[in-house]
Amino acid sequence: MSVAIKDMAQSGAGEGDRLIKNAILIAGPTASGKSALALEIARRIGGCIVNADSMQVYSVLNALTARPVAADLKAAPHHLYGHVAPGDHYSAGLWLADVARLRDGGAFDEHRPLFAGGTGLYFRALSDGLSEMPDIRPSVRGLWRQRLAEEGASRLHAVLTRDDPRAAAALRPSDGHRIVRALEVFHSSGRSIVEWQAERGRPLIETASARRFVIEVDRETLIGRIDQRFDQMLETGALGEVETLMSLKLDSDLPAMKAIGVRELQAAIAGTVSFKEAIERAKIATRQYAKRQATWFRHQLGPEWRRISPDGAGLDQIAHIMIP
RNA sequence: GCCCAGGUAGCUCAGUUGGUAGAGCAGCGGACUGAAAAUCCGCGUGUCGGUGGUUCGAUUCCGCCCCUGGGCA
Repeated sequence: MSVAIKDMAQSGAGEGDRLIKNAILIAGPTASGKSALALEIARRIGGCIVNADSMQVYSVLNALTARPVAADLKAAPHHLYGHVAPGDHYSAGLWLADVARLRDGGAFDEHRPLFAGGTGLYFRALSDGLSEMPDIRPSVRGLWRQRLAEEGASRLHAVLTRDDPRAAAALRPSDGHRIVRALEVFHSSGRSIVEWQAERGRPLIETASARRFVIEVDRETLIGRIDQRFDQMLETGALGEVETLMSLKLDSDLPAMKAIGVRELQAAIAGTVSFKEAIERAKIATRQYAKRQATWFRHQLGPEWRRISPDGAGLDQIAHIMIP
């Protein structure tokens, strides 16, 4: 996490920065087939694919995050896949900075960008920008996270009520993550996160020329696909990836360690639960995640996002409907 | 065939000294500005296995039947 990257994250699309034109955004819940669709369209229009998924950025997690395979990578240029070490702390801000860097490097001049992924916040950051935020020193961040672990969310909420009542009023006393975020912003800048957020960020894409799609798959179908895909992950080496992570002895608080399946398979490897049980738990966790995604897309994405329901149509047909 | 223990929410189970029942998990709905595969909030009617009986009243007590474990033959 270098200073230069941080600065770019803060400035978002800065003064002379160009907006990304003709971007295609494809959001969808996990296992909805968005990657395959993006690849089909990229092939057709000579585009490149940019990852918009918070977990597919981490190396090691190839099978476990269903990252594009070698043949896919050969079919079209792919960006921001597996470029972060699992011991690093990635974030929406860093992702936005990475996208800006791709743009500045000319990655989108030859190839029209297709952003594909399941992380709603990343799509929002791309479309609306993120508010400028202060740099948080690791020591400050570490302090509040530690206090959260030791004292619990409601105690920290009381601290926030004292330090930054406006932020506290907007947060539930149980929402530890957001409370810590508000505290670290306040203690790094002396200014309320509410004030920082009031200044809206600038988008990175040109919204007028962008095309945005959300894939909606009916629940039954999606559950079937999730189960099938997790079995596939196991067949393609998910277990070995978890063993690799374990050998790195990383902090279990790191984002990469929170990828669905890591905790579950770890428990099975350790012998705490059976593999059968672990696999079932991971599938359930994936379904629950897909549900959260669907809720997010349903309510957070506006009418500029076109809803696409595959309904048994072939990739080819859907791609044609989307980009004639 | 006999004896014992069970049969209560999708699952695992608690409970009602007789006044028609509640937890965990699952599921469903929701929130969401740098950890977002994160974090957080809300939602509990189910012939209490069936059928007769006792009772003002039975899921609870009694009889019979069915089912599932375990034991003895």
